[in-house]
Amino acid sequence: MIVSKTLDYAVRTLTYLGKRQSGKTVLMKEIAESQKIPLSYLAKVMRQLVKAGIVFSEYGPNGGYSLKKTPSEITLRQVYEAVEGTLRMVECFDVSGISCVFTSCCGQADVWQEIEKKLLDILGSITIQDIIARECVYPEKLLFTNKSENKHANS
Amino acid sequence: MIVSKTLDYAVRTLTYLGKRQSGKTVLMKEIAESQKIPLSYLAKVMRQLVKAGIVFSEYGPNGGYSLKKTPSEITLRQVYEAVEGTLRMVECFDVSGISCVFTSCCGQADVWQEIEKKLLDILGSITIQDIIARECVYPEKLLFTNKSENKHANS
DNA sequence: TACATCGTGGATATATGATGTCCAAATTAA
DNA sequence: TTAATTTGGACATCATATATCCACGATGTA
Repeated sequence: MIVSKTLDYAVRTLTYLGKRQSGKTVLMKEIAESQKIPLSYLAKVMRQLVKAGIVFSEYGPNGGYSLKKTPSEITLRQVYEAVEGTLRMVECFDVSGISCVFTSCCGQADVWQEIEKKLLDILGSITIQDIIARECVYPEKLLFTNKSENKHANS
Repeated sequence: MIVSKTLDYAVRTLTYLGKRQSGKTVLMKEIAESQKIPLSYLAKVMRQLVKAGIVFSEYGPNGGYSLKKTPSEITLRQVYEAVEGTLRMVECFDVSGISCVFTSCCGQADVWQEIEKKLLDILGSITIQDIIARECVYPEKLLFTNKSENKHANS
């Protein structure tokens, strides 16, 4: 039940793009360097965000990425689903349907499904704008005074 | 953000013990067979539940396990923490303290911490008794009519 | 057209943690 | 003492998250 590095990368990227909201595209390289994300891995994450319709991408010189929606229209739930797929706390709710010996008489199933629903509602109620609003005003300045490694998210 | 097999095993074991609540201990072997849990793995899970003070164990002949609390006193949060440790959605809140380049100016940290708190509250509000109450009355009968494999929880 | 720029897609490696196994030691009843 | 049972730890295995690489596709510019 933890936030993967991938999700952390996605959220930070969207936050970064959100603050740049000037219509111009941003290079993947710039995102990777500013957010300390391995470039070749970020490429994969960006593809997922593009496919999910959250960011816009453009090929060639002057290409790059920009948000396709406003920061307040992008919820954590959308971001989660873009990079991790549908949130499913237990396997017995997956597309294959009932798949457990105990499902026909399982007291856990409903309980986890309700928790899952509540969690989805929470994730759906928080937007990238909310996160931007919580960031401090002079990120660059503070960033340069902190020399520690990037160990933000869990694996 | 999924329920591990270990957690599933723990919950099902506690549910099973809860329904047997007659003061008598239950053999690990019986739990393992009835719940389709690998015996040698269950041994590990039981140790964690004992250590957490949720179940009582007794050595030797006529030994086995029984609940140390009533089913309504055991919350999912307690069970989660017994087998998975403290729930922590992002690493930057762990005992090592601030450990991320962005922490000093991170908009995500507070957000995830709030979500974590809400999730803990939800887990703390659900008890083993709630799960027992949702199980059907004749589990054995239904169990034998279902020949599929046990694929209940995620990995 | 030719070329440089930059994202796309897929194959593949690596690391980490969850899951599972095994065996000897500790404890207790009879 | 002997058998039954849990305990503890070392070890093996497997799945998945994370990361890397390279050739290809698309686009702007000359």
